[in-house]
Amino acid sequence: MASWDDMRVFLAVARAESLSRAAPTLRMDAATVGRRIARLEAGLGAALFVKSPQGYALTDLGVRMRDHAADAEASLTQAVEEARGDQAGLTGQIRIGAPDGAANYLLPQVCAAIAAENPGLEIQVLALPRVVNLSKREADMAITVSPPQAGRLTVQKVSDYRLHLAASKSETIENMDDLKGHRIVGYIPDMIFDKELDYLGDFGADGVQVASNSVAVQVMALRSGAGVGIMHDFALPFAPELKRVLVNELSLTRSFYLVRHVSDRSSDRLNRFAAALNHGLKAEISRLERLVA
Amino acid sequence: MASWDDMRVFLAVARAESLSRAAPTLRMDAATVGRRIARLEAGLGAALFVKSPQGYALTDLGVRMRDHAADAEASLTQAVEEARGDQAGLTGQIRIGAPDGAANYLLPQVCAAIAAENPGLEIQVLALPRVVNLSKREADMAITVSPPQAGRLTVQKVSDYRLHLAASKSETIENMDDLKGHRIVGYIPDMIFDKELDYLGDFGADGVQVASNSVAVQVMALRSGAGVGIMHDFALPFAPELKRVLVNELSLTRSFYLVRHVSDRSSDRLNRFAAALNHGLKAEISRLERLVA
DNA sequence: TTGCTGTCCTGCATTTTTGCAAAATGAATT
DNA sequence: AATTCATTTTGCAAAAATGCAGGACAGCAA
Repeated sequence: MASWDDMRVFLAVARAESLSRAAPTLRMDAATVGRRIARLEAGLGAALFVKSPQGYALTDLGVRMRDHAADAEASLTQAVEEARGDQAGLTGQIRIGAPDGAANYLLPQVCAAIAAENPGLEIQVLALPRVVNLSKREADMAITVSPPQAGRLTVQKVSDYRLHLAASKSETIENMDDLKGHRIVGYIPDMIFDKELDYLGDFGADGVQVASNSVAVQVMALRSGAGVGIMHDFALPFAPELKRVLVNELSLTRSFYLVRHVSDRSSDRLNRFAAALNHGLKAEISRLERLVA
Repeated sequence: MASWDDMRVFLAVARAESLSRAAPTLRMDAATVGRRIARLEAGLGAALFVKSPQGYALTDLGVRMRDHAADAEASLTQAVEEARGDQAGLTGQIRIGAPDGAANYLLPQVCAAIAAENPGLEIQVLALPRVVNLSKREADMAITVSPPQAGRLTVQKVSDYRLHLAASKSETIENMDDLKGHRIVGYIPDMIFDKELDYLGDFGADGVQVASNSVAVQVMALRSGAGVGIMHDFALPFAPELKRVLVNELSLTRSFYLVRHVSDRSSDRLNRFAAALNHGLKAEISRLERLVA
């Protein structure tokens, strides 16, 4: 094996299925990436990708090689973590994917606290309107609203959280009938990526008048009096113009899960971060929900 | 992990315990190797080696990292073997360590036959007057005269072989007493690296008059009439001036073993080569021993 | 001590690799 | 059928890595 680095770029291209998308993760130019793949294939005497202006698609052989390359990556990561483990405190870069409710109203505070305790640590919060693809290493770990179905992933429950109807304080809604006179704010129906998020469907709301794929946008809509919508309790302290309504009539409970790669289970560094994140999230949800109660 | 290649040179240096000795195996200049280790350590912020004019010795951390790097190497090797497996026939480079008796009189023919059937294959025979260190990857596999004691190695018995006293045809030795008048040719006593090679000790020879650490040199000595010595039956067909003597009075049997890394057990390529080598050696020993009988 | 041998380290010319910008490609859409 | 779009590929100048040769240093032997 002449160049291990060529395998590193191979793995990135195999995951991105494109030179141009792999390039930024490698911090290289796409041209360089292409040349190195060409060199690797020449050395192997076999084709790893079928190339087209639509991207690089793995061949049969390429798929098999990708798995071995991923194994190598895991070993190498463990190697550098041996070194990291020697210094006190967490260092390096950790990227965490999350649905935007958590990304907006929970993670900033929690991550700030963790970062403050670990000066060498760089935390990246990836707010995504869809489920994060950990297998492709889009992130080191992810917060989800339902435990993942498949894949080589470990999952642990973080905490329950509660949702209620909320509206601007200037509105008066005291019974279910009052709802008729208000517009509904919620998710864009066909962009609900997890059935746990289909709050309104649960009690058969007719339609959504103001919709967004982003919880943060929904909050802003509510604050400006756009109507009434289902809102996370933990988000309310950030929106003083809002109040919960019909708390007794309608109350939902959901859960956050922390999802990780199985192959990361032996990473002391990620274990420590996950523990801190788990603890921090629990505490922050609890703190915020007490504020609105 | 910025550069996988730096880990490759790290692994080489860790094995060689010296920049200058690692350099040729990496096909790089020692200066480059040193610079890359320096870069790796700087990136990690930790020392992997204690440096001295006696070489590079691993630190505690370095040892742990070496094991992970070796794991990565195994995965990467498997990756390229996926590709190799796709072409028919064996390709690439295989290095096999052997004691010099086998290296001189068995392996050349056997390897030539295997190489003839696999045009892309490059076989290197490493004749060593000591036991090969497979853990340090001095060779991909090794022929030994006794099964290895420790280490993560797999061993399979190849074949028995026989040894008898031999001397130039011009000498007359017909009973044990005739031996007294002849010089003994054998191993240099303190350079016997395996007790199985201490043929003469078995029947209490006084001393060795003409000695070498190399079986080939011993054969040349016998051919030029230097005396009498224990010789592999399979070597005799290459020395027409020699004849076996006292065949009934003295006869030894030893065995060859084929030793490999356990982590190579899943390498189809090495498995195929090992099978061919095993079969070839068995056949060649049998053929040669029939010639002298 | 003095020389000798093996190592690692440093300065400079050369080679290799890289990034950028432009051109080519091929599928999907107007 | 022409165009648009996001790709990959190619040409060339700049940057980085490399090899070589000379130097420094520690251990060892005469």
